[in-house]
Amino acid sequence: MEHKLNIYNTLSRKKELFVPIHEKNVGMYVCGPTVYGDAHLGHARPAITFDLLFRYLKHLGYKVRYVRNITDVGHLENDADSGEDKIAKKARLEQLEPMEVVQYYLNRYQKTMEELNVLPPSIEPHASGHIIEQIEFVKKIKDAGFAYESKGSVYFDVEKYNKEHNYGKLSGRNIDDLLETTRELDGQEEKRKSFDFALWKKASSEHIMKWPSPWSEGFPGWHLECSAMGTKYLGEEFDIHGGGMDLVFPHHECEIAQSTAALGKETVKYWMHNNMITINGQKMGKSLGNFITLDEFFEGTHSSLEKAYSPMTIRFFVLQAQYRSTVDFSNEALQASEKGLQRLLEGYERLQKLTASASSTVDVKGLRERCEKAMQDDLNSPIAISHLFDAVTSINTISAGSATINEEDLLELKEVFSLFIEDILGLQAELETQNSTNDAYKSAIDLLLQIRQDAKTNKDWATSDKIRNELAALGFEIKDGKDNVEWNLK
RNA sequence: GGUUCCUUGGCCGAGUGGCUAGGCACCGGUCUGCAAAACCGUCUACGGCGGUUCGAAUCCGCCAGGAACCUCCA
Repeated sequence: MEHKLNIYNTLSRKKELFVPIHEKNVGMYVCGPTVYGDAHLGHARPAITFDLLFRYLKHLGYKVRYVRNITDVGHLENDADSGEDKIAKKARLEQLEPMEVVQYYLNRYQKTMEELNVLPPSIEPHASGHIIEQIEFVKKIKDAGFAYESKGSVYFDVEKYNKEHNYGKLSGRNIDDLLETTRELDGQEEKRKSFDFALWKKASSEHIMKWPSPWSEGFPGWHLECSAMGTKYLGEEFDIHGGGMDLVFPHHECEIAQSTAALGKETVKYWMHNNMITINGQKMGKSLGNFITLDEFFEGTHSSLEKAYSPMTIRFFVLQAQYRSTVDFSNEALQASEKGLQRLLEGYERLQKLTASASSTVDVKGLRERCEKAMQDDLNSPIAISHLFDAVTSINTISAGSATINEEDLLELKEVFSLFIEDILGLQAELETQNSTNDAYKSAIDLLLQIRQDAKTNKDWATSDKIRNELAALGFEIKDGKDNVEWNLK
């Protein structure tokens, strides 16, 4: 596979050339959502970032198995009185079966992802469907001597692990600091050290979601699902593990410890983390209560929103920043993205209508290469987009008649645009329903515009302006070109 | 308190030693019957103070401000 894709590896803290373990296949695991609420803007970041990677790897010719889990069990809540998990708590509040809550929010999540044009992963495994695998994983860690049982629960022995391996290698922490900074948690007294983490928790009698195990009737620990499902579907060694930066510690650090303890080797080659989306400079998050759900963006129904923003605007907004930078939400920034996206997509549309000339006065050569280079530099989508904008200017110039393009260049430009805008960046014009009603409606508008054109020819400005203004009032945008008219419904 | 990171023009956002992206907004011009759209142009920044260097937004130090993680979190 001939390419120079470099990705930033959190493990080494530098960009590394991507060399897959197997020549033609890539295994990629990304931490998915905990389905106990609607997805917010923050959830769009990893989904879009790793969708971009998924698409780009496929473009490079790899066969990619992309696993994104659904967390539907096992995440303890710190403020819950008895270590109740989030799904169970939500279920009790809404008088629903836990699985009903999961299904409800999962359906909504998947619909939202589809709207954002995020490709479905190859496998979306549920934590609750892999309890057996998780129990087996605990057994392996225990057999290797890195876990101990205490009152029906099983904990990971961090101190022992750290003697043979490096606990903290991903997050840059050291075990002594952790001793001083780890907070009080439920069941602390059962653990040997405060930084030990649960692999299996014994459930209290009122706990709803629990399963039998050799140690107790209980539920798997915080970090186990990803280790168990990742290795089940991608093997004991796989290429890429992604997620939000807020998962580096403890989640991913613990995953590394678990997998290394159980399997005796490094499981993941490249760790990738997207940065946070902020609102007023602070992380948008569930616990802070400062989140805006994606549906609220699409509908414009949140009080912080001046208007609705389409899924493609959100996608473009996310892609206009490199994934390792924070992105601050603001209406101003979103509106800038909205207009920028419009410019890009209109350029793409105009490109389809261009006619070739004998020679080119625009420079098309190198565009593909520049875009590829940007993507290969740790998925620098903002740079790739900036190159496409440069090309849009050329397209508009040709469209206005003050530049020309030859057959060969036109073909190349069309190919590059289709490849980057649609296949790689996953941007697409808002879906137009293709049916006879739609065709008839379009013809009717064209007819009106033809009448307006005739009026203009006769210098009947009253009639031509009336048509333009009335259409504008209905939400149509009319753009006069040199010898054609474009229109769209806003 | 510990660890890590950030600070770019009106706004967003790239850029890791010289060639100073891109988008949005603003202003001026071209085009247009007038607009809109499009095109051209203007404005041209790197938190502060030192240092390294022929040369720093880019490297080093200090200071200021902010963030993430240390608890579930994308």
